[in-house]
Amino acid sequence: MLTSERKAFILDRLRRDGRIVAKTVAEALGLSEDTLRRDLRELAAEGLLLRVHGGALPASPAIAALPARWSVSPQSKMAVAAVAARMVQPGQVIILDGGTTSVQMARLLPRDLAATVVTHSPSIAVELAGHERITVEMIGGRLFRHSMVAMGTVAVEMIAGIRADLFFLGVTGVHPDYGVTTGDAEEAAIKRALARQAAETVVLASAEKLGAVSPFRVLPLTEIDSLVVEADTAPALLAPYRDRGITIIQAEG
Amino acid sequence: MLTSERKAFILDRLRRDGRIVAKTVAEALGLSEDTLRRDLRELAAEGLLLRVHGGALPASPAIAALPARWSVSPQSKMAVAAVAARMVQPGQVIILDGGTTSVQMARLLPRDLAATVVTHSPSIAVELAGHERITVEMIGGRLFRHSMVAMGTVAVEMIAGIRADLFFLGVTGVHPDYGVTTGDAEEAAIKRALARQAAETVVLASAEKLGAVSPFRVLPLTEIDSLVVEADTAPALLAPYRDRGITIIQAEG
DNA sequence: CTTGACTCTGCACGTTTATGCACGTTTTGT
DNA sequence: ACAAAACGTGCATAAACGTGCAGAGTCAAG
Repeated sequence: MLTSERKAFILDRLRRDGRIVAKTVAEALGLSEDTLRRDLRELAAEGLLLRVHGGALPASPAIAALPARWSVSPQSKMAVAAVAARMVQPGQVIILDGGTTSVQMARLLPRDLAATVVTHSPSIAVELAGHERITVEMIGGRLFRHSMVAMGTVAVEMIAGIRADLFFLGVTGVHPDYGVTTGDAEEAAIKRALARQAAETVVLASAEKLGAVSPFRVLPLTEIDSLVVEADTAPALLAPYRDRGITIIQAEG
Repeated sequence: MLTSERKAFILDRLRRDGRIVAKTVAEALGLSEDTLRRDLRELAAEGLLLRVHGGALPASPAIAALPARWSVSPQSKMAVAAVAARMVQPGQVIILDGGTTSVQMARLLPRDLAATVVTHSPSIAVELAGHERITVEMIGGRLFRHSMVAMGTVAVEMIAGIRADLFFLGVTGVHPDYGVTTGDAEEAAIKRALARQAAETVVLASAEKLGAVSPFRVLPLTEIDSLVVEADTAPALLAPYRDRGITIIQAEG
């Protein structure tokens, strides 16, 4: 049995039973408890479950719903998300876009932050359930499965009635000439609509996105105010954005 | 039972009963009172409950962590959810209410079912991410933390534009005279609004809800079409509903 | 085919955590 | 004031844990 198969099995079992007992599952799979514990530790590190003494419990379902893409570069996204989370001031109204980085960011918002979060991503809404002092405004509409966000006319209408201080935008490409881009036209339009309603737009740019271009443009760079990047991003990669007057916010090493 | 599960159980019980008697719970869980007292002490240290002589009381009126309720006993509500999930026909438009039973039901919908699900619960939306052939319509609005559903005027407006075949309603009380009830007035209103838009209303009634009454009425029994209950529900408990012409759907043992 | 780098797994070890019992103290109710 | 219940603490035991290490397997370069 492959390691990844095993991990899938663990997650599946966790969903079915609502819990994992390390010893039991190790027996069921004919493996040593050591290996299983290792798996649990790794899955927990990816945020896919909650490690507890004796086994594991479900993490928030929000994260589990976006499993595949997590493998990309968790630590990079985590660092970017952490910095972005610290940018939010008490009392502000912020818009959170969909995507794994944003979900992570929601999770990393200070526990006692009093603010309003507008989002079209149910994953983020679920993630914020634990933040007692955050008011969550959910934008409705038809759910776009790929990125788990509400879209369509209904969503756009609802967005039009909002004014926010900050918009944290997640994209798949950030390029000096082509601006920020994403893989779906409708999604690009929604992101654009969200950006229009915020005083400031902040792009969450984990490592692999810099210099990348996707089919549909969300915004030109002129519409971007800040760019959050990792600590070890090459200065040369950042220069073009800085030259265009975009504030670069870098996670410290 | 895992330690953290046990703590979740304690908090759940505390929320349900409004208090914890150390001795009683220790017996119920088959543990020494020492262990239980230790748990109570620790939970109190975390500020999750108020330790008093003989047991514990809620720390603040509204410590309601929905995720905690999950780990407690997924099995009990599972049966009701499973039966309800099988009621959905291909091509139908259904409305799913919030609550743990509904989330479980969403999860148990057939993998290959092609249907449309309307919901005001982000948890359910997230849960349905894996169901490729289900179209999810998310209802927006301000998130009501306790039960993780969108509420408010925006939600009501959006609901008004929907027509569905079935509405699966989750409540906290089902009573022959008082009808179906829940703990929050606004929530009751939203549920009522949802019921108005569906041709048929189905109540998900796990065991402990039958005969219970909560402060706010959602609907009188005359507005209810079906009632889904567990396999081992006493026939005497069901008779009043059957007499009123409500279809009883019982999970098989 | 061989070698070396790498990954995965299980084992051994010392450490941490959870639990129940014993005992003395505090609180409660009468 | 007194007895009973509830409590906290210290302690012993067992389970769960993390780490370092070694053997087996995989893969690519030589």
